[in-house]
Amino acid sequence: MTRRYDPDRRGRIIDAAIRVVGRSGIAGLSHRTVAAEADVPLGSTTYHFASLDELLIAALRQANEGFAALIGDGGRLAGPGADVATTLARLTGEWLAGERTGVELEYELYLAALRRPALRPVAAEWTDAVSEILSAHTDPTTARALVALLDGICLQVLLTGDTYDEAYAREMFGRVLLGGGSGPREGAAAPGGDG
Amino acid sequence: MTRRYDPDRRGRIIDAAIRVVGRSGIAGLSHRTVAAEADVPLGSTTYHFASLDELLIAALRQANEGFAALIGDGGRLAGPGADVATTLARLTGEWLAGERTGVELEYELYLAALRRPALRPVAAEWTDAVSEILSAHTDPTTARALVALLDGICLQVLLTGDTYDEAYAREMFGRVLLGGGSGPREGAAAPGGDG
DNA sequence: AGGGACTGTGTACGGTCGTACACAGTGCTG
DNA sequence: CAGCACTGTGTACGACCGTACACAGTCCCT
Repeated sequence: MTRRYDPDRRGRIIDAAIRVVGRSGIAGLSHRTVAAEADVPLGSTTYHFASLDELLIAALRQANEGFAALIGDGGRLAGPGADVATTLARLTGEWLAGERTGVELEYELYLAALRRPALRPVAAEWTDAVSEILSAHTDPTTARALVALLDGICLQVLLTGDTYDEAYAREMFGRVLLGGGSGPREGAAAPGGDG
Repeated sequence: MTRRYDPDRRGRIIDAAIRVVGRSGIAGLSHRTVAAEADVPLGSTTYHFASLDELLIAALRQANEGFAALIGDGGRLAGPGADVATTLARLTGEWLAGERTGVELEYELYLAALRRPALRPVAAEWTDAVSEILSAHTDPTTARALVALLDGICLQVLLTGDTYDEAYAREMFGRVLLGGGSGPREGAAAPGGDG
């Protein structure tokens, strides 16, 4: 068939994989489903990606850019004096209100990483990326806690089906931030102590 | 086969399912694997549980009792004046340090609920149960945030493989608690705002 | 321009899955 | 004690999966 020399082929397979996972979950991802979605032959997926894990890693890594781009975009969180809690709560709301598949995909990644060590670095990338952006506005430890709280809040929304409560999120982000530094510094929470 | 009248059969299948999920993940759960683990015939699992979801719900519900029992046990969190943050951080550490499979199972099923709506009520039960216990020591909204933060911290530990930092957890729990009431009351965070 | 090496494709295979269903074994009822 | 209704079991079926592999089409080198 006259389908050779398709430099975007690999990227299109990744996009298809993201759509498949977004629609059917990781459990629904197979060489066949992604091949059908991308409209490429079955052999093409196995050719470009030696294993499903490899494809999954590529797909999730690409999906990871979603929220990081959102909160990093144009420095919408910028300004040390800006109300980080308010902005973060609003951006989270936008993220949740936007393409639901993006958010679900993100946490689907978490689920998969629990069992597939190969995926953990990718999951860590997401945490690190968001933490780093937030670190511009508070100390790194507080940033990490914000990410943890953000994850927990998003999970609660996704699992209960409740609507996202922006005021609640803002309040809780604010509490975590109040205990931390208002600008980037280190060791505010004395991590590393045995407790 | 003289295997009739086995009243524990159902419970033993659930236990086997928990072991299977703990060992191989939800992806490794099938009628056959759980039947083999429980040493019962294949038909027995389909007889006691019409679908895998049903079995999964039963397993998740049973696994749910783990942490709730831990923090509710003997009122170890008791005393409104007690340092809730310290105790919660310690209990979380105990939970994470104990049977790792228990924690992994908890979040595996938790995250599985993202894709299986049938599991969501059970996941909500977990959140509600822990929230309610914590509500004895702070207002309900703060309790919910504590659960969210707890979930996020546990996920970070499980996903990064880092050791649990009890001092960090105590610090962040404390920040969330500081903004809330020291005893049970309502509306501290004004949930239900414009959201 | 022609041949060789390589990229890309279609098919076929072994294995596992969920499920359905016919059948065997037991306890209750009269 | 006999028959019946029901619980529990084993097997068989169709579908889907990952993977391997033989084959076709295209580019590069001489």
